[in-house]
Formats: sequence, structure tokens, C-alpha cells
Amino acid sequence: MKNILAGIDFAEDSSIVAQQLIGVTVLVYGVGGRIVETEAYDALDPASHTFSGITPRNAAMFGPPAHAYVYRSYGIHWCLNFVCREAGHGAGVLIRAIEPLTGIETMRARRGVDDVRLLCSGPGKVCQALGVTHLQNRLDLHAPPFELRPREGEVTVLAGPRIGISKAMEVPWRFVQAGSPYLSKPMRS
DNA sequence: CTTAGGATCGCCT
DNA sequence: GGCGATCCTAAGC
Repeated sequence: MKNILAGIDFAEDSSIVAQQLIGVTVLVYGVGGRIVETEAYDALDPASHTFSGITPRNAAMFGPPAHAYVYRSYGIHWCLNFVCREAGHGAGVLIRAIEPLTGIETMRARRGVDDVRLLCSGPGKVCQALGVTHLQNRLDLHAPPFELRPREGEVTVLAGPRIGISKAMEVPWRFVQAGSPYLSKPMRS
């Protein structure tokens, strides 16, 4: 199935996909690891880039699911999203943190940091470590340079408020792997 | 430990 | 002209 990848149906709501992505391995040109933190966004959500309709920047999120949406944040960083639902809905999942597994030396070199816990502990860091830029915007996640592998084993997922937004603060659409030392911030207890 | 400021791009008011 | 789905560094308590 076209929308099924790594055991996840990307045509589902972004809040569903965001939870299911915790524990999934993502590689870009063979470098990456296990997703431990995500956030869901949706066109009905005032905190989403897509809330006010399609623009050149967010067009990828209105495209087909299981594709990448990469945007520039604060003019400096890149952030990686996976598009959800059917084309035209403007929904997606922000990849906020990864547990580094393969290509750790490459990530260290790209990030200029030694501590593994700091390699991918934030959306901008994830893209720097994995080498994601606008060149990957709108690419199909089924094909290289992307590779997604299903979650293996049990994962405990916690939900809480999203980070760095000023609207819809009460929506609990941040998802983390419980107890992971690789999060951008610990989940509030 | 917390807070503040700078970097710098695309879109909005 | 303002403001982010951010990160890093420096300074203060």
C-alpha cells in the first residue's frame, strides 16, 4: 500500500501517526536512529504552518502522505516533518528527537559535538546530524535517501504539550518515548 | 539552575 | 516591520 510505511498508515490523523512513529528507525543516506520525540500538526490547528492555507513554504504538507516536509526555522535551522492524511489536508508530524544508532561518527562531525545525547535532541539538531536540508523537501519516504524501519518490541509513549509554540498550548500533541535520555526536554510529570 | 540575546529567512499584518 | 514548530553562548541567581 502506498500510504503504509514502517507499519504505519500515513493517511491517518497526524496525532495517531505521531504516536506510532515513536520507536521507528529513520535513516537518511544510512545515518540516523530511533525516533523518540514527535509533535503532530494539523490544518485545523492554529499552531500549524498550514492553518492559514497553502503557501510556497508549506506546500509539501498539502501533498501526498509519507513524504517529507522540510522548512527553515528562524532563518537558520532545518526541521523535518512527515506528511500525513490525504493530499490537500495539510497535516504532518515534526520529528523532534532521535536516539542515534548508525553513523554516529558522521553525526558527531556534522554537529561538532561529542555527547551522543546532544546529537539529535531537537528538531534543528536532527536535521543537522542527518544532513537534511531543503533538498529533501517533498521527497518520498519510501525511497532513498530515506529508509524507515518498523518499531521492534514494546514502547511506552507519553503525551504532553508541544514546545516552542504560542498558540493551542493546551493541545497534548507532543509524544515521547518514556524515560529516553535523548529528548529535547524531559516530559513534564 | 534560569534568563536573555543574536543569528537570519519566509511569510504575514 | 514583526514574528516564529530553534540553538548556542553568556551572564545572573
